[in-house]
Amino acid sequence: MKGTVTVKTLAKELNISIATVSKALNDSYEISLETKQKVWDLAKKLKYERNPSASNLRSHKTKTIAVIIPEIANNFFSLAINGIEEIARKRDYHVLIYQTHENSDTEIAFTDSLLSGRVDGILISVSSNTNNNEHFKELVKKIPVVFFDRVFEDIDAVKITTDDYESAYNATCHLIECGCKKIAYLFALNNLVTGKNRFAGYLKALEKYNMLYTDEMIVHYDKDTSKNYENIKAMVSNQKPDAVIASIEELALPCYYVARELNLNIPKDLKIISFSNLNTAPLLNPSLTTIEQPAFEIGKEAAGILFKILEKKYFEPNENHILKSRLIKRESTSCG
Amino acid sequence: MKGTVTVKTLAKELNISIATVSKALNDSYEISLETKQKVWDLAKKLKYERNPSASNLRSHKTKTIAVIIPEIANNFFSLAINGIEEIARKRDYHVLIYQTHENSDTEIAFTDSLLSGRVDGILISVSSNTNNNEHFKELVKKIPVVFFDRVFEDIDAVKITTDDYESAYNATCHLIECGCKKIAYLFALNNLVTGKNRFAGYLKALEKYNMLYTDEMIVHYDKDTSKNYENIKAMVSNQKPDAVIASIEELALPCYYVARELNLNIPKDLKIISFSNLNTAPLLNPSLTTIEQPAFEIGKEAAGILFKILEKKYFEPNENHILKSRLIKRESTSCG
DNA sequence: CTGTTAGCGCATTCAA
DNA sequence: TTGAATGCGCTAACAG
Repeated sequence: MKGTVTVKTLAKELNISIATVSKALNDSYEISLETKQKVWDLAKKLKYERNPSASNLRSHKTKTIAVIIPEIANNFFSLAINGIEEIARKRDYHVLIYQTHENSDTEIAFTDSLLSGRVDGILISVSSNTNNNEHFKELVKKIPVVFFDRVFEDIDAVKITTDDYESAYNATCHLIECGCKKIAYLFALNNLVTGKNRFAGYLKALEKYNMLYTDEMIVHYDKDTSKNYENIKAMVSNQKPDAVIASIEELALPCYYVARELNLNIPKDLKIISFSNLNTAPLLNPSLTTIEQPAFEIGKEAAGILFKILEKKYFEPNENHILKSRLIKRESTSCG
Repeated sequence: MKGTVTVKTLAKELNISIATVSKALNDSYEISLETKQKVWDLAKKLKYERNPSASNLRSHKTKTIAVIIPEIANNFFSLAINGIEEIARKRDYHVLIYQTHENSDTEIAFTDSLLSGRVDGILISVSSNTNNNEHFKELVKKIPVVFFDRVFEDIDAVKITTDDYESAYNATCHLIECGCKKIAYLFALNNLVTGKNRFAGYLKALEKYNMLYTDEMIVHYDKDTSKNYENIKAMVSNQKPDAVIASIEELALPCYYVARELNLNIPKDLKIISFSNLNTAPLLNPSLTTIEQPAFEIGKEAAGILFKILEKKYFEPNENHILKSRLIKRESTSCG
């Protein structure tokens, strides 16, 4: 690696010691401004770049965080990463990305590999197939972690989530107030707080209005996409709901197709409201009302708090930050 | 950092030398299977994780690549990252993400910072505002780089692109064969090969059919979103085209709104074809035909080639790999 | 096959 | 305010 400019190069050139150069580069109070300036100037001139590995090895600070998410090619997560990256950049931090594809073994492999000091902290949105949180309980003891969106209830770490309960409740109320008599529910993420809360909000609204409710009105998410279609079709055919709430977008789509195939007019015969995070909302079929999470803001919030923790400026380990989502009513769904 | 298990820990425990442990962990041929097994077993038992900084410092291999893209929250790029991450994972590589937000200064800052040995290689899709490629010419001399999607013509590096020329040509021919007489063009990415090729394909098709063409039928992309809307509106009002080709999706949307505002029926009065990469295609207004790039495959291809280069198994430095995109005709646009 | 030795580049004592 | 010395954890020569 000859030709590489290191602290040694700078020191030799300026006839000062390596230690002085190192301190000057780190803007230490021990060094005179004059010396610092000389070092900075030369560093710039020679395009010196601090070797991160050496620096990390010595200081145990990597200036890197990891983001573990189920999927990147998903509008919610890509927006969240956008927010995370933006905050990280401001602090000159680097961002590593890992996608689990909803596989909890992969998730465990990632977190294990991150224990070796590759990163200073981790942001995680857990895989929906992870039903064992023991692993995370160990993890949070060893390295700063902030959970976002997909979180576990009983883990001793900061969590950033959305108002799932309230938004599901509001959406359901909205439908009822529009005159809907039978509102079905497409259930997903059932082992995550998110999924549970959404369902609870839906139930609460039905309860408030004394609405009909049977288990037959619920369709549970299946990993096998074609089964979702079949299950929804069966439910809609048999139960004939006049509205549906989809707890994730992947269930809204087959529902939409089912309605088409059964010649149901949307939204006249069947209103669909879906939790969603498309940035293509304006292009969506206007009959689909969506509940949009503030993905970008969640990313920023999560990263912001992680950095506070890293800087030892955060003192409420267990706090749960809940951001508000928005009910986007598209023209032909507004019932007014 | 007491309690951290290092090669030293393992060596002491097994009463062998540090070097032997290190070699065993790296599965060196110099070490007997018996010794290796002992080391591996203990490593597993003690949950030893190699310190990446120390390893990098010594070996100059980071097992990390960087991806520099304009924007993450964009379906094309998020799909591409998906492909990249998938390939990287297979090789136990880590992936750093940087988004330039189309700012070429940011882009330069990123590439500079990556010269310090933080990564083994870089995948770049350049910012559309970068009109100076000198910087990249220097970069590719210092570190393996593969360009994808947004590339420069005259850089000595592998490039992965799509068949922009052909797909624009085909799309335009399709419109002409449908009976369109006046096809406008919404021009973007004009200082990138991608943008140039798309436009060239469009022109070629017009030429082939001896179609009308004037500069007034072209609208150029403006960073100011509201101006795009105004410009498209002016063009459509004055020129009254019966079809429009949008070279990027961000121009298809305002065009769609303009058509609406001018009470033009889509696709009867105005057909719109857009280069696009939404995974929500099925939900799109069915009047919008799209030309979809194989984003995921591009990511995989780019990463695959970068790894070949890193493994010294790639010998065609300048090669340009062109993947095929698909013209997706939605029901109400098919002119048959 | 195994061990000894010597750094990779940097940050941190401590002494001057 | 500066510098000499030490070692972070690991790998690579080289010798045994």
